[in-house]
Formats: sequence, C-alpha cells, structure tokens
Amino acid sequence: MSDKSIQKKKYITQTARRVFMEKGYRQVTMKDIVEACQISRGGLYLYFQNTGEIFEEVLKLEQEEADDVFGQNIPGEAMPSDILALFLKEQKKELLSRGPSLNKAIYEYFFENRTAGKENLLKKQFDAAVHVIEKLIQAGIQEGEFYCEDPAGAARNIMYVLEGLKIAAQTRQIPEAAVDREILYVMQGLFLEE
Amino acid sequence: MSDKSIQKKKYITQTARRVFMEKGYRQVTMKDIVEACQISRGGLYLYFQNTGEIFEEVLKLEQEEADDVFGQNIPGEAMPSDILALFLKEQKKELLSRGPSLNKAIYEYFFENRTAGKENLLKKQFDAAVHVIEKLIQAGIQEGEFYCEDPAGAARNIMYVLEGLKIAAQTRQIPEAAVDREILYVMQGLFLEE
Amino acid sequence: MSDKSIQKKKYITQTARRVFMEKGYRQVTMKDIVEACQISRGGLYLYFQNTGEIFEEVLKLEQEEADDVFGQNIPGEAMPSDILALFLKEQKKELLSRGPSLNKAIYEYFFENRTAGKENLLKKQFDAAVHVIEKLIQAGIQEGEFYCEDPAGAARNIMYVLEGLKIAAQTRQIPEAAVDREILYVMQGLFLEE
Amino acid sequence: MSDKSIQKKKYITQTARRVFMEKGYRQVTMKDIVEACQISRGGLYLYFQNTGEIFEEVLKLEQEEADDVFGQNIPGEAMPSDILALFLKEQKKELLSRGPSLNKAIYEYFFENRTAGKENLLKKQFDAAVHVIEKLIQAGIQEGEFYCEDPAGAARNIMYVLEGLKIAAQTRQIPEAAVDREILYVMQGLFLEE
DNA sequence: CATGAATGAGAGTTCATTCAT
DNA sequence: GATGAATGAACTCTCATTCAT
Repeated sequence: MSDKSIQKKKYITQTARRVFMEKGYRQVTMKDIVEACQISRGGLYLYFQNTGEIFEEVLKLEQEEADDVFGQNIPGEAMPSDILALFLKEQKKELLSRGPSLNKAIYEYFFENRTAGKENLLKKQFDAAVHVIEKLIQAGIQEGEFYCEDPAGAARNIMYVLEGLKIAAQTRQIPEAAVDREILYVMQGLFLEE
Repeated sequence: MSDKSIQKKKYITQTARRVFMEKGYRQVTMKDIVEACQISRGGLYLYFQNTGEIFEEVLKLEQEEADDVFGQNIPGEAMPSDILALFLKEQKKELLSRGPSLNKAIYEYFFENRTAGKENLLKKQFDAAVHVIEKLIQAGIQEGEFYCEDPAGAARNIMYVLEGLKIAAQTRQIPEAAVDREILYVMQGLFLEE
Repeated sequence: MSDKSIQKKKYITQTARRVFMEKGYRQVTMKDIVEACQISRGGLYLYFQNTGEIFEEVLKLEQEEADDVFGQNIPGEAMPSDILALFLKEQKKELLSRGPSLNKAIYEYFFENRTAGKENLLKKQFDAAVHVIEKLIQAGIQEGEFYCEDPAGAARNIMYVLEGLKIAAQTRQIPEAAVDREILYVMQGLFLEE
Repeated sequence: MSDKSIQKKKYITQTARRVFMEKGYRQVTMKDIVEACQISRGGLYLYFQNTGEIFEEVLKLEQEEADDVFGQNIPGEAMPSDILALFLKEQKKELLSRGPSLNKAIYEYFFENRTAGKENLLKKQFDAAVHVIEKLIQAGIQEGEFYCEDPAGAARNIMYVLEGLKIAAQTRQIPEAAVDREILYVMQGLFLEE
C-alpha cells in the first residue's frame, strides 16, 4: 500500500471514529462513513469491506493511543495512593463525560463480537489496568500507605467496580456523587484500618 | 382494549421475548416478530408501532416476574451468609450460562435508551438487589457472622462487581474460575478478620 | 397462495418471458422485470428471489404449452412422411424466425445450469421429439413409405441435426436454403433407395 | 505499436483466454482479466476497451492455431475411413472433456454477436471441417471404402450432428455411449450396404 | 379486528471507466 | 506507456409501513 493510501486509510479511520462516537456501532452504515469522509461509495470499499473492519481499525488506533494511559503526567515523587487516586479520577471523568465517547460503540461491538482473549481490546485494557493497579498497591504497601493481603484481588475488584460503573453510567443516569462514593469505598479498603 | 386483545398482546410479548433472547435487541426486526408469532404484518401494528415498544412491554413483564428474585427457596432458618452465597451462586450461573438470555438485549436497549431513573429497569433491579444485600449484611452482623462498617457501601460494591462481571462475560470469554475468584473476594471482605 | 397471488405470479412470469425473449437470460436483471411488470422492487421479491427462479417458472410454462407440439393440426388420414415433413417445416420456421424467441435465453440458461437429466427441459423436449419421430418412422415403414434399419438411430440423427441447425441459426447467419438442404437430406435417407 | 506493445497484447490475450475458459464469456469482467494478468486497470484499457474486444483477439489466436486441425498426425498411408474415425474420436474427446474449454465462451459470445459470415469463427471452422470431410468421403469412395451419392450433404450432416452433440454435452449430461452411438450411426451411413 | 400484498426508501456491493501522477 | 486511486452508476435485497379487502 502506498504512502498516500496509508494516509487516506488513516483519514477514513479517524473520520469514522467520530461517526462511531456519535452513533455507536451497529447504527453506523457504510453510507454514513462515505458521507462523513466525503468520498465516493466505491472509494470506501477500496479500504474496508464493512463497518466491522473499519471499527476494528478504529480500535487498533485507540489501543496505540491508550498504551500510555498511566505513563503520563505522573510526578516522579508522587505517592502510590496519589497516583491511584489520579487514575480513578481520570476514569471518573471519562465515564461521566456527557460528550460523545467511543464507549457505547465499543460495548456494542463486543456484544456482537465476543472475540477470544488475545485480540479482545476490552480484555487487554482491563488486564493491563489490573496489572498497573496491582503494582501500585504493592508499592503502597512498601511505602506503608496501604494494607492489603491480596493486592491482585484488590486490583481486580477495583477494575470490576469501574466496569460496572461505566456500564451504569452508559445505561442509566448516574449522579457524580454515586461514582465518588464507590471510588471512595474501594480506596478506603486499602488503607490501614486501626 | 378487549380481553381478547390483551391476551394477544401478551402472546406477542412472550413470543417476542424469545426472539430478543436469541438475537439481542437491535438485530430484531418487526418481520422477525411477525414470523415468530405467525401473525400478519398488519396485525402486529395494531398492537405495537416498533420493536422498541415491544421490548418495553417485554421489560414490564420481566419486571413483574423478577420482583420476587430473593423471596423464593430460602429456608427460614438459613444463615445470612448462606443466603448471600446462594444469591451470588445464582448470579454466577446466570452470567456464565451460554444459553440465550435477555441480558444482551437489555444492555443493547439501554445503551440506546438511557431512560431516566424511575422507569429504568436496570437501575430498579440494581437498587432492589443492593437493598436486599444490605439487609442481609446487617443481619449477618447481628448474627456475628459478618463484620462490616458500611453495609450499604459493601452491598453496592458487590453489585457493581457483579455488573462488571456480567459485562465481562457478555463481551469476552471469561472462565468460571475468574467469576468464583471475584465472588470469593467480596465475600471474604465481609467476614471478621483477626 | 391465494388465487390472486397465483394470477399475479402468472402475470409476472408471462411478462418476464417477453423480457427474456428480448434480452436472453444472463442479461436480464430483477430491475428489468420489475419495470416490465410495472410493479415495485419489493413486490417482485414476494414471488421470486432471483432471475433464475423466474426463468425456471417460464420454462415450466413453456413445457406445459409444448407438450402438445405434435398433437395439433394433424389430419387423421395424413401419411407419416407428411406428418414428419410438417414437423420439420415447423421446426424450420421457428429456427429461422428473426423475431425474438426464447431459444437464446434457454441455451444461455442451460449453459450455466447443466441440470441433471430429469429436470432438464432441453433434454426432455429432445427425448420426447425423438420418441415421436421414431414412431413416425416405424409407421412409415409399415406403410411402405420408408425404409430404415434403425428407426431409433435415424430419429436421433434427425434431432441432433435439428439441434445443430438451431445453434447455427442462433450463432451465425444461415440462409433458408441451407436449412432446406439439411432437412431434405435427412428425409431422403428415409425413403427407399433403388 | 511497438514490439513490446505487441508482446504485451499477446500476453494479455493468452491470459484472458484461460479466464474465458474458466468462466465463459459473459461472466468475465475487465476486473477479472486485470487480476489474472496482474496488470493495472488503466493498463488494460490501453489495449482493449471491453471484454468483447479481448475475446475477439482470443478468437483470432484460436483461429490461427486451429487452421491445421486435420493436417497433423495423419500417417500418409492411412485410409480415409481411418482418418475420419480419428477426427470423430478427436471431436468426441473434446466435447466430452469435463475440463475447462473455450467452447462455452465461444457459444456465449456468438449468441450475443451473431456476426456476419466472413468473420464468424464458428461458421469458418464449420465450413472448413465440412470441406475436409467431403474430401475424405470422396477419397473413400475412390478407394472403394465408402458409398455415398451426396458427399457434400453427408459431410454437412456429420458436422451438424457434431454441433448438436456439442451443445447437448454443454447443456445437459450426456453419456459417452450416446456420443459413440451417434458417431457410429453417421459412419455406418457411409459404408456400402449390401 | 385481521390479513397479507404492495410499496418504496435505503443499505450493501460491484465494476467499467477515467485521470492525475 | 503504465499505474491504481477514485468515481458513480447500476444492481441486489430487505424492511417498515400502509391499505384495500
């Protein structure tokens, strides 16, 4: 594929991304994307055969950008509890954001395409986050901030709660306070209890 | 509406329910339901204008039947921890069942129709379950089985984890052991720690 | 299927027949037939799924009408040679007719759908004609008109020549004289040679 | 046209020939040929405007190669009847061969393009074959092998039967025995009958 | 009420053909 | 000459929705 082709494919992917954010996954037709991209019907088919392929490309792009969720903006001397709190705050912000997000489309897509472990973005991101949180908890224990007998279990628990909250936010109105409360709850479980 | 009409509407709703279980929500067309019900195309329109209306009727029906989730099969002299374990086991069974369930359709529906709190079945069932679990925990504390400083928070935590697990099961392959592990984790958090 | 449906299906079939006569088989699209019938796109699909199905229906119709090719217009006291000559003349007329005929479409269809013996119209008509010609030749022998040691072979020979002529007429310009010459040739082979 | 151009045109023609053998005439698209030739879409248009032009070029090539159908492999001292038998055997082999042949495509093409006599390959080959067979029959008469009052008529009869058989083989399943029977029949007609 | 034939909008898809590079 | 991206017309097929019976 030529350089220009790659550029165009990227252009289509990014344009389609916006369409998916607005309309979710299933709702989107090839026509929608053709129109958003302002290209010809046939032109789109040069790059993608169906909306599924396009969405998968969007996911790839998403993944690349998401790989450094944690790595950024973390001051070197920050305490583990601060980093965790920052991460949770970030998650909260995203799940409450009323603006269009890809979340809905992603869930719609995976409802239809329960792909096996390795290629499943949802699982990958989940596992990656669990891993990072676990490391944070361990660091917190060493620092004397946290007390926890099962850091891996605690990390998974946090992520399942977050996933539950995400779905809740996506499928019913959920007040910010409710999210805060849940986040507080899981954080408190980590601190030493006297 | 005549008595016969009511019967027919119920018949359509129940038949459509099976269709939704098989195909989810979005995928289902009026044609699918007409064919499943073996009624005429026009006939269906006498009762429902679109698949959304039908699904809402299915949800109503669901709600009525679901109102007594807990009330059944619980031996009077059972310990709270046993009842809770039973409930979690029940949930586990449902979320792992590979057979058709309404879950997927329900999530698909609420992804598209983030209806406000009061009428939102998902929220209602969630809140109801939280309430029951909270009562159980309180009973467990009194019985000396559980130790918990925030029964309401613990109950919500359990339910969010369950919702997260439900989504995980729906969107990626999840082994039974993983579900067991999470359930065990939340249960252990309730027992007295020495 | 209701009576009205049957009527409409017949109407479509007959209208489509004309389309096939004009354009052959492959060339014809569902759209062509929709337009010729002046019905809606979807309307046609109520009766047929693709042009193949329509053409098969046309063939059925053809077959019913063709079943009495020989039976008509034959004066009771006619000599076998006269009847045979009449049949050959009939065939000649058809194969030379410049007006649109179904021939081209039929061959196109069977080029693509070399269906097995039993359902193959081409084979059926061929075999039926061979059988009738054989009977005629036998009758002619008894009457003392013909001499022939292998009536069945002669009958098949005649039909293969006719098929060859039909194709020739369809695929290149063939003068009437050429057809006459071939017909004469096969007829002469039947008469007693002194 | 440069030398290189001529080479390329020949390359395209020969590659397209294989495509036509596989898919017939109508079915083949410019895209098919572009892909088979592994050249660019635009490149093909430098040489041919449509599949018809390409097929005509294929036919020309065919014609050149076919000009010496009879001339080869015939031992000088062979009897006419042997040569004729050999030719018929050759024809039989070809018409029964289940492998891909150009036959179908050729008929499809001429069904659509009933070109006038001079340029019509089908007619040319037919007439050429008739001529050779006629010569053979005459030679056979002189040798005392054959008896025939109308060698030209007999030759034409043989060729029409062959054409009929070819079509039959192409459009319905025909057993080898049936072909043998017809060939035997026309051969026997040539031998002296006592 | 109930039927189901009919409509037509719209999605998907494929190709012949052009044209800037 | 040669390339291959791009276009747009044309076709297939499916459904929501209507309406005469």
